[in-house]
Amino acid sequence: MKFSPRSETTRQFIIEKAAGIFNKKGYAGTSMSDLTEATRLTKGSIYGNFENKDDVALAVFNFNAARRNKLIREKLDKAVSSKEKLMVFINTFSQDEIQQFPEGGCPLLNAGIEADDTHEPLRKRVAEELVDTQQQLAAIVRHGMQFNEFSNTTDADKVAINLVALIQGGIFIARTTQNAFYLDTVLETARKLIHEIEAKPGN
Amino acid sequence: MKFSPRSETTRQFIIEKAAGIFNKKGYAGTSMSDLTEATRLTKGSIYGNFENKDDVALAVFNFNAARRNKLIREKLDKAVSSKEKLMVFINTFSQDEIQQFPEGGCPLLNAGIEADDTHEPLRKRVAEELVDTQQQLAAIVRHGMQFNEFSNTTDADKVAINLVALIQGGIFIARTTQNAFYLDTVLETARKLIHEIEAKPGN
DNA sequence: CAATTCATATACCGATCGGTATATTTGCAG
DNA sequence: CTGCAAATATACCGATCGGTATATGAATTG
Repeated sequence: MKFSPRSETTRQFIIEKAAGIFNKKGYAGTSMSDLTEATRLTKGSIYGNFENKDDVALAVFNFNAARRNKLIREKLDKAVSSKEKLMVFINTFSQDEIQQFPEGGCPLLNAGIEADDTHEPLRKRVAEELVDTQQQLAAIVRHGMQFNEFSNTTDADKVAINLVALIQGGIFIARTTQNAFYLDTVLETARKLIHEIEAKPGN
Repeated sequence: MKFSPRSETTRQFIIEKAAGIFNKKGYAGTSMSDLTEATRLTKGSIYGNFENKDDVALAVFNFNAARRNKLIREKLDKAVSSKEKLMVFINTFSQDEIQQFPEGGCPLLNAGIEADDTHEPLRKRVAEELVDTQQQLAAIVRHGMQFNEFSNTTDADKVAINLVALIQGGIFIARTTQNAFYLDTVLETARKLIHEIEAKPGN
């Protein structure tokens, strides 16, 4: 027999309270007691709305990823040109905006690193989000190539991969060293990378 | 009263057996029973050689980091020019060489991401290793600038930071997606980054 | 109001957690 | 071979783990 949550609103409430906890302490490091404390609910209530700990973890990751996607999408929608869109994407990770992420840093990075050897379903979900992000960026680059914003010799996928790697690597270093300078440096390089693929006038 | 291990060789034996386990399953995800299974020793023996779980985790990280450093240093020593040294560093993370890392991927990445919100002593140790790597690379760049291998307008620290971020980000994406192509792409970009700072002849 | 449904709280389960006091074994010195 | 020291094994601790059966309370319906 399959599981169905007693209350969708309570389920959502738990997810929101658990979002920062899982992102900070990780899957193995978070206990169901952590969640009862944070929600002021009891185990009975939580297990009435989730099948098990795995179910909570997946739901929380989906919530965190959706929040990240919404944040990015809203900013992208405001930008007009392809170059602007890429710049706006990069700025999403700058000091004054990354705070809108759930506590504990980028959920893709946190969940991916923990899950890659321990939690195959979560690993696959994170991989989906990573690939999706890369493809979104590549699509923006290709769109810019069509409209002669970017050089027609640009490898859109390669640029997108480099952007994602640079930023994730920068987040990792900045968080681990607790020094934002590393992230700033990397974001600046990412911006330069965009400048370099701009179509030169007169070509 | 302070702790001292009963047998330094047994302590080392435990560290070696635990190296891959901690790197794969993380600190919170690894239990002392995992270690008794892997070593075929008992808890009594392990706790005779380590103060507590934290002590094991720190020692294991130091072991993994030392192994990584030795691997890198040996390759760097064989290279002559500064450019060669940077290329050799990058190649350390290529498909056919990264397997010499402990199972589970880069220990700096794994330990750093888990520790940044949960384990301050470990976080600090990882930060030390990250900064050290960055500074080693920056020193190589500066050395190359002195000998006119690299343009004298190069920002050595910036180049080093970008290299580390690119590579760590690439490792993250490749491992989470289980697709080595992402790492290959990023390493190629890293190589191009080195080419671009080469001193142009006739300057 | 009573009956029923739905959701949360209580109380508990066996298993495993990190850790320790002590018994046993091993290896070496005399 | 004996005696001692060093190191490992045994047996156990209280606490916490993820999880569940059931009791209690709050709405909703007739």
